[in-house]
Amino acid sequence: MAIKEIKKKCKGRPKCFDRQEALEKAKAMFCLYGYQGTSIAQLTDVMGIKPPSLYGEFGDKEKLFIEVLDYYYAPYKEELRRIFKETNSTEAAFKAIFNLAKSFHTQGISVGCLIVNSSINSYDEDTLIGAKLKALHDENESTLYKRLEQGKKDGDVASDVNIKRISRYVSGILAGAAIIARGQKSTDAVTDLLEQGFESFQILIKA
Amino acid sequence: MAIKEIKKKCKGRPKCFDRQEALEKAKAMFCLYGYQGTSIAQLTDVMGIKPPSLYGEFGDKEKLFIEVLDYYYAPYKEELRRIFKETNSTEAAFKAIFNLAKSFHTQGISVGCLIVNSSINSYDEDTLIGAKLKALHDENESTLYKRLEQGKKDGDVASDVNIKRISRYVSGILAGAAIIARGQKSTDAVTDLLEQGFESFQILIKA
DNA sequence: TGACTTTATTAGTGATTACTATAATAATGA
DNA sequence: TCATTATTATAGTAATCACTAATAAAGTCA
Repeated sequence: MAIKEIKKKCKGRPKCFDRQEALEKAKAMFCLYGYQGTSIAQLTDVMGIKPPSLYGEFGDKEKLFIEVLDYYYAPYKEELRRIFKETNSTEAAFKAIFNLAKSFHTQGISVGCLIVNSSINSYDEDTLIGAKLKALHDENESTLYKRLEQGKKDGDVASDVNIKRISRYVSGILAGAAIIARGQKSTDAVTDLLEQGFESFQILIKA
Repeated sequence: MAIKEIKKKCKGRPKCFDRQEALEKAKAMFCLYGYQGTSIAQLTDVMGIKPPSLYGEFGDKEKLFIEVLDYYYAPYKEELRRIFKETNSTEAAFKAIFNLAKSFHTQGISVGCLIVNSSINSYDEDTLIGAKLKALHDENESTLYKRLEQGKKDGDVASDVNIKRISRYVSGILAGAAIIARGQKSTDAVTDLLEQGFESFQILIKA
């Protein structure tokens, strides 16, 4: 609020669009059609702004996409934090995580996961987008790993369990769920994968 | 040979390119850059033919891609057949399948799986490509299912196991492995996922 | 009011897209 | 040799791509 009032004091013509709303629209388009598959014309149409406004605000298509990636990941990250705070066992935490991944399919039209989708096309780490995607993936896997580490301390993950391997395993299943959600329209296929995944997770952390 | 000699008897200027070699080149390009990311100009360059030859032989870009998808899937399908013939237990068969999926990463440059990659972008079943992708996915999952069905008859899969669920589970892990292979350059990440996947598979078919 | 600053709009840029009309080329068959 | 047929290469098409120069509009401040 205070920021908005400061912004109002600025000179020059005021903006006709809301930055976050614009990001939200862009996110929806990129989720549906991907980075390559979404044109600037489509974006400006949906965002309700003209190309010069888009370029003035976000730089170029690539920079906009990177902003959208962060904007997309933020709520998921927040949800992970909430899960870790509100659960009191490794099993319960990961049950919630596997459950959260069901949303890859059930959020209206099935778009899977923007980060997984994008990693198919922009897999080159040398590009800005590729580096960002790798960073987000690594952050996610690292979050899983740390929770498993905590589980070892707490004693609900067996001491001889290879938690690096388990975190990669969970990360892989979540990615698979995103793919299935996107490619196959069946809710059951995603649910089966995730529930079976959690079931084996339960076994694996006890061995 | 006989066909080639019949072809030689045809009137008109003979072709300057080999159809299968052209498909091989096209496959490599689509694997690297995807359907949208590969232009006709790139294709004709690599295939060593001019646009009119490409269109004359394959129809258009979409039809070429669908041919490439079949061409891509064929050896994998053949390999599955070989695995089923040369193994004498469900466990051994799926061990070989999980092992086969390691090739998503190790085939020189890491391209993952063309079918998985494509299902991200052409996920609409109403399109020719979307329908083909769904058909290939379904065929693959069905193949896994049938082998598990056989396992129940043979007795090395417990009778109360939900084999539909297991086939979806395996299918999802394989898709995840393809994603990780494509997105992350680490061989270990793919290996860990697949070996942990097989390990839990062993447990699941016995319960 | 009028200078200043910022954003919006109009109308484009050259490059690239998938695809093709035309015509030259190279084989066969009479 | 000459018509026929199939494939080739040349040289394009209109449409779309990401992006922008020039200008109009809308605010603040003196």
